[in-house]
Amino acid sequence: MPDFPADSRPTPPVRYGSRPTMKDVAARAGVGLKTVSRVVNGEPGVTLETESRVRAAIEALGFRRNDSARVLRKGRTASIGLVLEDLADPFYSPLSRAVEEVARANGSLLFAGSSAEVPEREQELALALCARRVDGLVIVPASEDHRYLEPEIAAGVATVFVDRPAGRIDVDTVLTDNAGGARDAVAHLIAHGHRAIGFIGDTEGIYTADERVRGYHEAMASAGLPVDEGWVSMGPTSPERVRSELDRMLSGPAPVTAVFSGNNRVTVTAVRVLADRPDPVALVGFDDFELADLLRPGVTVIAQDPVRLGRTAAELLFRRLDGIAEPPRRVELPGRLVARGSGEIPPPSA
Amino acid sequence: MPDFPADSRPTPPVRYGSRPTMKDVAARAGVGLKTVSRVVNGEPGVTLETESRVRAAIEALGFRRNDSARVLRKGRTASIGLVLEDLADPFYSPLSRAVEEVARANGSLLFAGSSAEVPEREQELALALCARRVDGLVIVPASEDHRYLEPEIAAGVATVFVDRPAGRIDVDTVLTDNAGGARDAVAHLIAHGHRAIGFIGDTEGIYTADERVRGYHEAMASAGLPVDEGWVSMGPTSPERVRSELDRMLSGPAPVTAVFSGNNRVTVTAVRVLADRPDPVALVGFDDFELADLLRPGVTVIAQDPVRLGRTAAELLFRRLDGIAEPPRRVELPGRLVARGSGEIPPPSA
DNA sequence: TAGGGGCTGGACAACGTTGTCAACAAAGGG
DNA sequence: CCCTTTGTTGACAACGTTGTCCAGCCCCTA
Repeated sequence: MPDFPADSRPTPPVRYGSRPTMKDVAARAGVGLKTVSRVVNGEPGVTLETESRVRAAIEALGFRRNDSARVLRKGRTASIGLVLEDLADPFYSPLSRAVEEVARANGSLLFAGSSAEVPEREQELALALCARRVDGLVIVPASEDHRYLEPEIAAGVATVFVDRPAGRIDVDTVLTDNAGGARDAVAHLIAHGHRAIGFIGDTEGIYTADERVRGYHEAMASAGLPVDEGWVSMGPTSPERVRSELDRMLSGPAPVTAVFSGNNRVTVTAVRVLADRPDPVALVGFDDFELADLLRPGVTVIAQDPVRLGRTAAELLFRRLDGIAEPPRRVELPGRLVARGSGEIPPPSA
Repeated sequence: MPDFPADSRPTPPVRYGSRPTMKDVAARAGVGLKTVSRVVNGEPGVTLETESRVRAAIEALGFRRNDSARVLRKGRTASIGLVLEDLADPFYSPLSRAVEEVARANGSLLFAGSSAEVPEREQELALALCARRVDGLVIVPASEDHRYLEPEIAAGVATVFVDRPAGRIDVDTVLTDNAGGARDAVAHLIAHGHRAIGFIGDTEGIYTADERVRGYHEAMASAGLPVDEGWVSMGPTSPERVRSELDRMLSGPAPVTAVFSGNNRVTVTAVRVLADRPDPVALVGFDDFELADLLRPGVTVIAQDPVRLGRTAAELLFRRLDGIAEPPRRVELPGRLVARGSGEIPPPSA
C-alpha cells in the first residue's frame, strides 16, 4: 500500500548484466541517494515509511551494495589474507579453518592461497592480497626474506606469521616448539632402549625441518650418543626419496633400530615402508594424523595443535587491527607426545 | 643518474598509515597521473626515459596499486568465491586446492568460506561474496533453495555448484554419481555372499546422503533382497551416533553381516568400532581416505575424485566468464570401487 | 502567530583508479 | 615551408559508495 501514486514516475527497467546502484534505488523509491545509503547501513534518521519504500525498491531491483566502492571510500576492507603452503595439506587445512572462524567472528572474509613452497609465489600472493587492500595477512612463509612486506606493514597491514618465522623483518609470530618436540620424540626412543636412531626430515632451509633436526641432535648429544653420518637425511618428502633413504638406513653398515620422521608426509610413507619389513621398527613421527591410532601398532607422534596455531595467529592479528600497539610478539606453543605403540617397540637386541 | 635536477621539486615525505597513490607517484616523478597508470599497467606509449623515472618514484614511495579502486572502475574483480561445508574436511580440502589452482591459472584470487552445513550461513557467505563483486562462485550447497542467487546470476556472477545440486534454480553443476557408486558398493558386498547389509548415512535431506541411500535400496532390490527396517540409519555423523547405530545393527534380532558406510567420517568411526569386535565384519565406505590401504584389513571404498570435481567446476566457471553462453550443464563424474580387503570379508555362515 | 529547536532528507565532494579525448612536439611528405 | 601523420602526454569525467553540511519541515512555546 504505497501512499504515493505508483505510476507517477517511470520505474526504470531491471537492466541485466549491469547491476542497480543506490542511485537507481533512490530514483525508484523517489528519495535521495544518501537516504538509500542510510537504510542500507541501518543508520538512524529515516522515517519508517521512507525506509519501507526504499526497502521495496531494493527488493524490486535486486540491489546489493557494491563493497568495492564502499572499501574505496572507507579504507577498511573487512577481509584478511591467508598464505600457506598447501590448502589441501591435512596439517594446514584445520589451521585455515581456524583462521576463517576467527575472521568470521570479527566480520571479515578470508582470501586464501597456496604458495606451493615456492618463494616467488608466496611473495606474488602476499602482494596481490595487499593490492586488494586486505586489512591483515596470516602467512606460513615459504621464503627467507620478507623485507618486501615492509612498505605494506608500514602502511598498516597487520601481519602475523604462523608455523615458521619471518625472515629479516620483525613481526608477530606463532610457532610450535619444534626443537623441544623433536627432543621429546628422540628422548622417548632413547628411553625405550634405542641407541641408533635415524632422522628423515623435510628439505634443509625450511625452518621447521631445521629446528627438528636440531632437536634431534640435542637429544642425542645430551644422552651422550654418537650420530652416524648416514642417520640423518633431509630432502623432499616424496615417497620415493623417503623409501630409499629408509631402506638405506635400515640396511647400511650402521643400521638404525628406530626412526624419527620429521613430518606427517614422511611418517605416512615410513609407516608404509616399515609395514613391508619382517621385523618391527620403532617409529615416532612429528605431526599427528587421522587414524594414527587405528594402525597396528598405533603410531606414536609429537602432536601439534594446528587449530590453536591458527586461532592464536588470527586473534593476534585482530588485536593488532583493534589498535593494540605493542612490540611484535613471538608465541611458542608446545608439542605433545602421544604414545600409541610404534614408539615403544624395543630394539631387536634387547 | 636522474637526468633532471633531483632537488628541483620537493619530494613528498613517505606518509605512514596512509598509502601513496598514483597521484603521489606522479607528483614525485614529475609526470601526469595517467602516465603513471600507463606504466603500472604496462600500456604502450611511454618513453623509456619517462618510464624509468616513474618506476623510480614507485620504488621510492613503496607504491602499490589499489585494486579496490581498479575494480570499481573496471567492473571485473579477478576473484572468485568458494563456499563449502568445511575448509578443513579432508574431502573438501583437495577440492578447494583444485579450485584455487584453476583460479590462479586464470589470474584470479580465491575467497574461501565454510558454511558449516548451516543454510543461513551459506546464504550469508554467498551474498557477502557477491557484494565484494566476485566474478564467480563455486558452491557446495548447504541449503535447499537458491533462488536468492537469481539476481546475482542475472547480474553476471558465474555460478557453479559442486558435489550437490542447487535447489530451485537451474545452474551449472558438477556431481559424483552417488547412487551409482552406492549401487556398486552394495553389489560388491552381495557378490561376496552378504544378504544382510546395513547402511549408515549422513543426515536425511543432504543430497549425497539421499542419493547414496537410494543406490543402496536399488542394489538390494535388484538382487531381490529384502531390507530390514533396522538396517538403514540416517543422521549426524558424530562418532557417538555411528557407534550406537552400528552396535544396534550388529546385535539386533536381524543382525547385519556387512556394513556400507555413507561417507568418510562414518567410515572412520565404523573402522574403529569394528576393530573392537572379535569377528571381522565386512565394510565398504563411500569416499576414499588417506591410509585406508594401511589398515588391516585395508578398507574397501568407493573413491570420488575431489580434485577432478573441483577442477571441473572451476574450469566450467571460467569458461562461462569467457562468455560461453550455453544452457546450464550438469556433469556427473563416476565413482570408482577400490577393493582393499574389508569389502571382501565373507559372511560368518559362509 | 512568530520564532526556535529537533528531525528528516538531499546536494556535493571525495576515495584511487581507468577510459576518453585533446594538446602538443617531432617527423615526414608534398 | 606548410600540412599531415605519428607518437607521447596530461586534463577530466566516471565508477558507486559514504561523510559533511545545509535546507526544509513539523511541533512546541511564548
